[in-house]
Amino acid sequence: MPYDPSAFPPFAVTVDLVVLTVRGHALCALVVRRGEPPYQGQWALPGGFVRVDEDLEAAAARELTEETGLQVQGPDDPCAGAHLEQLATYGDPRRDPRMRVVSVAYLVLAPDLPTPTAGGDADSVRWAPVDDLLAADGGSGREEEGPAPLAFDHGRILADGVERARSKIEYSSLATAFCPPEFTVGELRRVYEVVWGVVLDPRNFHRKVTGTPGFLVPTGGTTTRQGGRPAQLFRAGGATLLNPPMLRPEA
Amino acid sequence: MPYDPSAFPPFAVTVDLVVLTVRGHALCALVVRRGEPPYQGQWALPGGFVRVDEDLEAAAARELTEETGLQVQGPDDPCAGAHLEQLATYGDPRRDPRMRVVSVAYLVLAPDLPTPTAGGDADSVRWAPVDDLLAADGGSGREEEGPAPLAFDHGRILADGVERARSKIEYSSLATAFCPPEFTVGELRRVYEVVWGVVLDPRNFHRKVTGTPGFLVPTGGTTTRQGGRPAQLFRAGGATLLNPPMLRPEA
DNA sequence: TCAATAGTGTCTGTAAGACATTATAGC
DNA sequence: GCTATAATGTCTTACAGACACTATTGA
Repeated sequence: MPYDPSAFPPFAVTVDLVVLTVRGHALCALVVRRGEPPYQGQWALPGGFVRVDEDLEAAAARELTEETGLQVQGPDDPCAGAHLEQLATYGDPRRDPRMRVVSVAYLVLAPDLPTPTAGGDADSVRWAPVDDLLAADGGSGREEEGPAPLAFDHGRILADGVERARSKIEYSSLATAFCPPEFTVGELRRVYEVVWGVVLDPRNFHRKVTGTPGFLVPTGGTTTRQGGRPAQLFRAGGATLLNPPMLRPEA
Repeated sequence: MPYDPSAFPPFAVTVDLVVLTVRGHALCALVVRRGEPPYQGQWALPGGFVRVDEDLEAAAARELTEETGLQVQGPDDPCAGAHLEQLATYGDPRRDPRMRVVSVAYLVLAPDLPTPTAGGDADSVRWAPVDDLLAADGGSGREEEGPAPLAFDHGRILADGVERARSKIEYSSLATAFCPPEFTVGELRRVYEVVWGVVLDPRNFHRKVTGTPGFLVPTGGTTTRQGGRPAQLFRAGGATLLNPPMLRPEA
């Protein structure tokens, strides 16, 4: 059996990052402009090679910090930092024209942030609405003036990441990962509305999330940053699985 | 940037299979005995190297057929064959003592079958209850006469696969993948009971599954193979997502 | 006859969805 | 005053869970 290092084919292993955030009224993903062939000049997901003695998740966290300055959420402090989880692995032999590359994709959920700095190169990194990015991939037959699709198979990876996020906020408290450490019920509702692309009843939503044990913990403070009557501030509770779940309205 | 083939470290890429079935009153996984070091003589998940020009999923399907004779479910004929889906990827630098191996794990759900033949070697492959396999891993401090844990990090991979199966039959019709092409409501209920380790009310279960559109399609036939009154035979309907979902009773 | 499983019906509590009302800020 | 958002309450309907009952086989 082939355990001689020269007996098996050479693979390159990379990590790709689907970094999502809620900005304004759109779910946005972080994309970087490719500076070299192939797909030179096109947008792609951030990512890079896994190092020899590096765990896959450590590689993803390192690339995230290198390209965005974001820190990954530690086990001690669940308030600060971004959520990171493995998404899926993509290994089609022809996904990279140069060689055999197996890419482990990670999903990152982050609060809205100032524009990221890609190691000082501000022109080569941006937040883009996922609807725009996916329309370029899915739209059959190149409409006029449509945005260019993402490089490699990154359009599919992004679509998988968005679908994961959409379904996971149903039965887990992950939606709070899109919010700042302290947030209001209205801000959390806007996260659900933007990620799902629906409009939710504010009254039923409030009753539901405040009635789910362990989801939200009141901090005692209030804010008027949304205008109107001051709203209570909350932080994420310890619960990770929501019971009962938030149910996404069907189309 | 390092796209020179000699510039990145050499990785081996393998697939590992978590093959689950329901046998009698236990959820069982397929394990093979290792014939060589490391972990010689211990049980491990089936798997092997990905070939140079082979897609990851194709490698998983090939290993499945080679080690069990099982065919993967094709898109044309959803009745026969096993369900195959990607589970997760494991790449800790020290998970294999010989070299850096990144393993893409796949989850296979299969109906109960005659004992598999591992390329003719019947002594080196068997179905084992997952509770036994996981007790060996989780049980702290080596009890007397406890079964040996699985090789490598296969105990954790198996645990992840079992948890995926347990949660996925809640909101999808995947439980039918554990059943033969034609099955009764009672047989499907036993699948849920064994996978979840609970007892379900037969009357509520019957009302629920027959009332979920697209889940079950009556074939017109009946069977008395379970004893008692003849039961209607069904096959899996086209629905993949169950709405409303089956809810797992909480502990 | 009994024992087994299949299938249907009824009741109750919980919760989701629709919608009214009051509360508290800035203007 | 008006308008914005926050927060609580009421009503109806749907469904999960509990349990009673009938149906059809084999021993």
